[in-house]
Amino acid sequence: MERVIIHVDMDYFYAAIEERENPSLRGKAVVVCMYSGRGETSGSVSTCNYIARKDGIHSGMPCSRAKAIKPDSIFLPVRKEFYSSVSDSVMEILRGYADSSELFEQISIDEAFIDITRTSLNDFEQALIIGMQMKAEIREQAGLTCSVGIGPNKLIAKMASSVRKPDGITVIKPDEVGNFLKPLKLTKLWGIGKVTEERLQKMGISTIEQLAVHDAVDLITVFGKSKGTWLKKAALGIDDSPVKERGGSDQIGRMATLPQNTRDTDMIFLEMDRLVDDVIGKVNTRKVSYRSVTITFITTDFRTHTKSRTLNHPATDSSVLRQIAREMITGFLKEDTHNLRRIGIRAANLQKSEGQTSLLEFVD
DNA sequence: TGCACCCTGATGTT
DNA sequence: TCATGCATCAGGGTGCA
Repeated sequence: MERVIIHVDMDYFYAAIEERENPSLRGKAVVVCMYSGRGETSGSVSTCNYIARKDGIHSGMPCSRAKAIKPDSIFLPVRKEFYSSVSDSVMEILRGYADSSELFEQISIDEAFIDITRTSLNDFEQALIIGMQMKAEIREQAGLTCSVGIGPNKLIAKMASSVRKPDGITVIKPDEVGNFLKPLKLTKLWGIGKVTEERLQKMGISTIEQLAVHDAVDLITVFGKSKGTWLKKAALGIDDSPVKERGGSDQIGRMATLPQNTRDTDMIFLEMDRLVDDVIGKVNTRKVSYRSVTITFITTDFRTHTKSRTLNHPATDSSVLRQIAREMITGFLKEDTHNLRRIGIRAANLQKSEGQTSLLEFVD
């Protein structure tokens, strides 16, 4: 049976929350920044409202550049925890529309898929009405707007929600999928970024339409079986992946920019200890244990290096994480002569923890 | 030889 | 010119039955 999937994307989420909290910001360019702590403007734009976007400011852009483009913008630091709490209440509203609790999938702080095949009676006109109800409820309860896409699968629903932004709604019925995809640029296909686009262009493919008719074997030869197959199917609008509740990610990580480029272990350890505490906080909140640890190093030449280690047994405490992190930092500094710019730590292979485990059990 | 697991860098997105 | 923070994936390596 054909499915009916809704994708909801909150409009310029962080900046919209700031506007909601402080209505005097309305009508002004609002830019929410992740500051690195180096100097006043070092950092990148997390998100910004549409007034700022009109002038070319976008997420990922250096804050200093955003400031140069539009100096009278309101620059605010991210308040991630607060936005998360707002996200929880919005997701609760959306979850209520799913056919069942398993048919709801939150994919990020401000996006979710909802399978409404049954509630909509498999009818896209009915789905449109449900989508409008969702938007109205979010506006009333949370004071925020969102953009909605409706399609026969997650891929199409996700892409449909980008058609009319902000505060829009777009329905792509199964028989409209081909015409919907045809004129779009490759990077509009969810999952294709700059790198994949360039590789496809080298093969003479520059539109989704060309990708859809390209020989699948050729794509597999270049991209490998998994990605090659995916590219072909995605270009045809085919996506069988189910909407399903995510049991939390399989890893918990934190990264930070060091106050200055350095090889000084005292400074690096100090920053790493903060990251370790953050990660362990999340590990404990989720009541999970970790079995592998990865440390990320970004050197001054902007290259990324990782070192990882898998434990014999799952762990839950910070001392294990801290000790491993220090060992790996020391090891990396012996291998690489560059200064470090940023560091990160990630606990992975998460599993439901069964009580605390002491450090002694991990001494190999 | 086949499989499972591990390590690492690439990728996408924000 | 300046360049955050995060999760996920795939390829290659390694050890074992």
